[in-house]
Amino acid sequence: MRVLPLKKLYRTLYRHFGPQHWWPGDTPVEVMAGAILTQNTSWKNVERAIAALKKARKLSIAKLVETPQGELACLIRSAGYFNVKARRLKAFFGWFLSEIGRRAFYARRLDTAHLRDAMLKQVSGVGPETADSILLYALNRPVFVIDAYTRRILSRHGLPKAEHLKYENLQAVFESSLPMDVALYNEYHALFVACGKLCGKKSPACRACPLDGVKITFPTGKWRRS
DNA sequence: GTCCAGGGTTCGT
DNA sequence: ACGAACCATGGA
Repeated sequence: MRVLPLKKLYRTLYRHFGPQHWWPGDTPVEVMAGAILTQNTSWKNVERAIAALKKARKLSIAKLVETPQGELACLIRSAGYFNVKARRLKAFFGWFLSEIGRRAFYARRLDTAHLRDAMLKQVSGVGPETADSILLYALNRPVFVIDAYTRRILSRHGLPKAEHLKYENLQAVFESSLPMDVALYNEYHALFVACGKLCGKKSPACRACPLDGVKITFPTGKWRRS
């Protein structure tokens, strides 16, 4: 049984899976839209929805804001929850337009914690994971993204409580153990997803994956509070 | 037919 | 503060 801290866990995953080249998307707008569309949905289904938006020339901030919800819903049908997600796309880009402007580039002026806070409080349909995915992968901010795969992998390799821990507390485990590095956070989360896809939900332990027989160690103390 | 996928909100307890 | 129902398509 190998025992690894988070830093070495990263190297193990990277050696096995190689660079993941996330986020799959050509522009910041595509990444932000993809972050909303992929909520509880396979990426394969999201790709079709994005292709449909591109073909209809709706994949821009202005178009996403002005196009009627029903029309967007029709285009993103393949991504599931299409009525909900059409509303969320309009809500998010409406907020983005008024808060930041027409270019994602202008977001550089704003503080990361402020952006995250504003998104969570003002945009219905953007929760912690979606907000952090947007911050990290579209706006290049050093925030560590936690998702269901991350929780599942941690819960099977040394942190059984991971499935129930509050999002921000689990996030603090990583951010307090690793250097604050956008490229590192980018790759690390993508590697968790690559690994999580292999393991599956039901299988009690990872076999045929690089974490078979691996126990992860975590920093003790501060992050455990509340 | 059942389960799952790169979540979030709302409404009971 | 926590759990369950809800949203909905497409692949395994």
